[in-house]
Amino acid sequence: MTLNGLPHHRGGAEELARLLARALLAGHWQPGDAFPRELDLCTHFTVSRNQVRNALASLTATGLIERTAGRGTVVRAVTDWHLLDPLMSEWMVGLADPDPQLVREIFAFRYSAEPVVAGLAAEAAAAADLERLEAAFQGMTRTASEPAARGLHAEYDVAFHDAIYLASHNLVWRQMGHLLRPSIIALIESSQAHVHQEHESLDDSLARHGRVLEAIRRRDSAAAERAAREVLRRTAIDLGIVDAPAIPHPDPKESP
Amino acid sequence: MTLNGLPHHRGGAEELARLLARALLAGHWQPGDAFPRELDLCTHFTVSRNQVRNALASLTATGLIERTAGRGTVVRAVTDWHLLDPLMSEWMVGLADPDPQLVREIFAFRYSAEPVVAGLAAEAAAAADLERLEAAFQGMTRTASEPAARGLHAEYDVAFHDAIYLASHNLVWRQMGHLLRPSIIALIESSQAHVHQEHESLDDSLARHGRVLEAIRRRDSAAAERAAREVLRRTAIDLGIVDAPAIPHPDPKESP
DNA sequence: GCCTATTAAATGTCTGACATTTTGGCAACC
DNA sequence: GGTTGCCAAAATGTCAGACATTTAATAGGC
Repeated sequence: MTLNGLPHHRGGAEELARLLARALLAGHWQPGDAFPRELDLCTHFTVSRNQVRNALASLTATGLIERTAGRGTVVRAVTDWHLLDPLMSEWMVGLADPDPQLVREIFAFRYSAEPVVAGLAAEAAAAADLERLEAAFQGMTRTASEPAARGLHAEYDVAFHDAIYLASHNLVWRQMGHLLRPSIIALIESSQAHVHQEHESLDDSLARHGRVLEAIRRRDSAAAERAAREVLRRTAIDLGIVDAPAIPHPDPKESP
Repeated sequence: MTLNGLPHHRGGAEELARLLARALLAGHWQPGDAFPRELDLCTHFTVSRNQVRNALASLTATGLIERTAGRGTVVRAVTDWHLLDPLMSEWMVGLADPDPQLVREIFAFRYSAEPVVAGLAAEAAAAADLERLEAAFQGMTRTASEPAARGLHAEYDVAFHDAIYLASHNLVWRQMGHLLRPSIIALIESSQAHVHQEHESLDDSLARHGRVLEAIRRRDSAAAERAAREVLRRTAIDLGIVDAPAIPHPDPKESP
């Protein structure tokens, strides 16, 4: 691919990096393809070589491209991407059409991880964590009835999941919560768009969130784990990806 | 802290970054402290400002420091570190005396995550994955009897855990496996040092690894989960951190 | 006493030249 | 003819110096 399709920008290496990264994430180049040379980028975007080099350094750090002196810049395969790099999640927010396979992979990860985190939260949650969870849940409840407050509802939803990761009181899981934030937002918005949000689906989702909160408050680790799994299963249903191969079947223990 | 204690280096911004990062990881500065200025670093290490800026850019990307024009560079708190950044794990290998609290946090994470991954592996493992696991396990078995092959034994041990993450067939968990590699190595070596590796402990550890492999081969997800938890519990015992508050009690379902 | 202009000090940016690495071609040699 | 060696082109990497911008402290005027 050439640079012809890419929009211009206001300035700053960060924004240039974001621009190029999103083009790469959208699959505009194939793995192994040659990436434009520094000077071409300079002329196309009318920025200094400095800015270009800084931007490309970010792309290199996240494993999106590989640069070697004399040979040039080539784009790397998905398996080489550093999906857990904060820059990467930043670049993913509001991505128009992310690779559906990638979305499934990330959701499958969440599906396996978040129940465990909810279990940890049930064991480690302090008063402040419970307050945060409660506030988010009450916000979701308040905004559930009014269709006008859909955006606000989504925010409370994200806050709820974030609060679960925070309540685990583990440094690594907290990081993970941060990183998953964009994916969670995207999934919520996407599920809001797919299903037409009849009361049925929304009430069900709300109830499932409530059972997670309840279990954590009771400090019932196993119940929190099950309840969190149920929340994600609801999301999977709304997205219509519940049968995707990347997602393990819901609960093997219930049907041996 | 000043720069007086830091050793010199052969050259290259990467190595400079590694040097400074390890000093930061070892806690030579307190959060909020001022970090040396660019020009001071230039004179002390006799490198160009370019190299220094590149090195500091890496430290900024991993959340170790924060830089603002005019104000200077300050070191950030542990909670701001990007523990899941590949650079970070690279810098952690062979760290002399890592913060014990940090070690506990990472181990607690592994303790909650790895059983789930083993469960996924039981569901998703292909022939090649089983071969990898088998090869690693047989290597561990072969090298278990000879005390001279301790280093080799550790390598096979790491390969075994790596193979579990690979067998999950999930992009994110695979990344995680890569990132945890240094921590796993450190833990294995540390546990080898702590306990004097009587036959008893080693045989027990080997047997527990074997049960994981067995369960994955049987495609028994629940059993793999339990077995992986047992492996980690053995490690925790050998390290003497089994009673640390950051580690959840082994299996809440067994004592409700 | 408060507000403002100045200054100093730090990081950020630009530019041009040069260094290094890789690749490919061309020519000489066996 | 095939191999080797060398040179040139093209790409990224590095350097040095000047300059811009931001921030905080400080001195001065009212």
